[in-house]
Amino acid sequence: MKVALKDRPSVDVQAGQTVEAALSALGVSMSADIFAAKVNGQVVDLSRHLSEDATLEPLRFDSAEGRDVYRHSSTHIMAQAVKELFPSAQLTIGPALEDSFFYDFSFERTFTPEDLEKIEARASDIIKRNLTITRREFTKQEAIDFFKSRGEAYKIELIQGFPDGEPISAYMQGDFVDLCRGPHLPATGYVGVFKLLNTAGAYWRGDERNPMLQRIYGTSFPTKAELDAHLARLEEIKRRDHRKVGKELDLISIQDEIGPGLVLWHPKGATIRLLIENFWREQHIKDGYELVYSPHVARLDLWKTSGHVDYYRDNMFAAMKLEGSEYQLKPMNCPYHIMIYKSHLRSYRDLPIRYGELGTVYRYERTGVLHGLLRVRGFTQDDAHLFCRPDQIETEVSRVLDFTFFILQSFGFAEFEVFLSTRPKESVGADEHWALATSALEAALKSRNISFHLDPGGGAFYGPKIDIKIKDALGRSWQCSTVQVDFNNPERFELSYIGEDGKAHQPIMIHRALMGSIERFFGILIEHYGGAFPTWLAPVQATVMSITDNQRDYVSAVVAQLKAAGFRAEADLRNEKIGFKIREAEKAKVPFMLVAGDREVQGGTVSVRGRSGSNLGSMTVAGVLDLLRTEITRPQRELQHTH
RNA sequence: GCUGGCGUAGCUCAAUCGGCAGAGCAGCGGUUUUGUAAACCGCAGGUUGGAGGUUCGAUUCCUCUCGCCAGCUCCA
Repeated sequence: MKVALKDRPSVDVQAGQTVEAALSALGVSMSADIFAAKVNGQVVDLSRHLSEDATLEPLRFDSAEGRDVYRHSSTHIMAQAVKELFPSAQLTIGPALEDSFFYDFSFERTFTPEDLEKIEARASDIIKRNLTITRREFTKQEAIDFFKSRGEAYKIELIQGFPDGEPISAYMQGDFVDLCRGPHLPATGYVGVFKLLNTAGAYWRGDERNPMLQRIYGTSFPTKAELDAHLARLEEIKRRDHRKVGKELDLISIQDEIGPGLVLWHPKGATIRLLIENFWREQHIKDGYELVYSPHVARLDLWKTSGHVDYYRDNMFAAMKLEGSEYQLKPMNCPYHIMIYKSHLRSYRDLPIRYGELGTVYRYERTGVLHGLLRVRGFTQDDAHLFCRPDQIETEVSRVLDFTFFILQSFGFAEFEVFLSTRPKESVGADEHWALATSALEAALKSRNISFHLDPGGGAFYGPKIDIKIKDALGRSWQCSTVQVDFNNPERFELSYIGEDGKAHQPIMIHRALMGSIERFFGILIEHYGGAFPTWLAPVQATVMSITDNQRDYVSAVVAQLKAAGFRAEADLRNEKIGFKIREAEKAKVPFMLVAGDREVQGGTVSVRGRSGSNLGSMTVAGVLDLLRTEITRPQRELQHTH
């Protein structure tokens, strides 16, 4: 039997050897940092016996697959600790997550913080015991009998859902056994440091009709330093939380008296929003969009025609009755844009038509899902609807992609993940429509050399879509942008244009949002920058501060000059020490602090201090204006289409 | 909506077993005229989220309700 490492010559070993032995034979030194392997692309235990030629790849904590094995064994250790301490707890499922893991238990009472301490201590003890982890295979009936004897009802339910005739595996360490596909670490001692994070309720199999289980989250790392780095990152996420920063910087508030999920934009938040919106409008007009406005309510009939009453009612505010007819607060903008399209006869020469609107919509979201600015009940979409001929889809989508990346990059996002979602089970429309639209989306992605993931069946019920996720400064992904092809609404509203042949044809609609919702995007921006907005977005770009009352007139004059040049500047003339004024400006994340004492008045300069302490020396007001002008043009904010 | 936790001054947080609601910051008044992240003194600030109950007495215990937080489900 031949085994080999990737891209390396193969070596002969005896059939039936373990993966571990094969790796040793290949000259891999089997230290404790190697704890699993990939065999012909499949992740397996080191103790797995090889029966055919194989390409091997040792797995360590440095790969996503390796971490997955490591965390999976960690959650088994946690489950063992729970079972040892609370034998009546029932096992359910416990997967690894990206940098943590959880296990769901069914237990007669809730776990207390004291319980968690005990569980954590017991888990560390299990790690110390260094129990060998072994795999065992059962037939389906054996597995059912086995878990029945251990009283694990949820496991039996899981097994009963598995296909007949295939072996079912379980992993054991000491007295603990869990139904599990694996693979796992060779022994519990391979886990370095182990920490429980928090608990939460979770439905059995994620279905809210099922009983609520108790989920315990934890994480594990090879070393304490790595755990500490991870915990520091969690702290940083907390520090940047937009709800906290939004309050500290006096940007927004959400108040009981007004209602959950309804946002008040305070002057500083509103300043940033205005800058975002102005930029958005300017760029849309440049890129061939026409901007429109639409009302916040419409007759319910409109929403019946659009299908929202049938497909979206759960997310809509209740309709209101007025003069005998019903009106609906808008959950989306599309029907209005459609009605603008329909307001007169269209020629094929008019297409594509691009209507854009910063349209405020209201959606009923269940109380439990509301979350700061990221999930609200009233929000403004940066919406647009493109009406085009079938042969224009690809070009239009390509243009939208260019435009989207350009807008997102302008706000400082550099990394993206793109998903192409295809026809879901429940959907409307002819197959050839779906095929045409899907291939147009794919062609557009390929024409821009954009690598993407396929999300089969993830499309909207009316058409396929491209979703773009942005990565923020902390490496978290957020979905904002979406581009969706729609042939359902043109049909529902009987849209048409007159073609070259003089006959009526149906246009295709493309829905797209770039930031998604201004509220949500703003929340993400706050966290991305930790409140320290780039100069072009900062609500106050410079604070000019006096050392004593002597410089009052001078400072006021400098502020006036900055304002006249179009910058957002404020004076701090208070009777306070300069250290105090600097501290306040730092806390407010003002990009530039301009200090003027008698020396600066003499020389007609200001002493320039950058945010977070950098000393930029003395400058004339003209010098400061140059500096600010340079600052606000970064990053480059001009779009160039690549075709 | 569901499970669990939490609501005390504008903000961040105290208050032993049910026994007179308190501190720092912010605010206001004064003193200080100050050189790169917090000067000093004083004053004021509360129906303890709301309603009901138990009790001589409730921030504290109970019921209901509103909201927030961690998740689940859902999603821009």
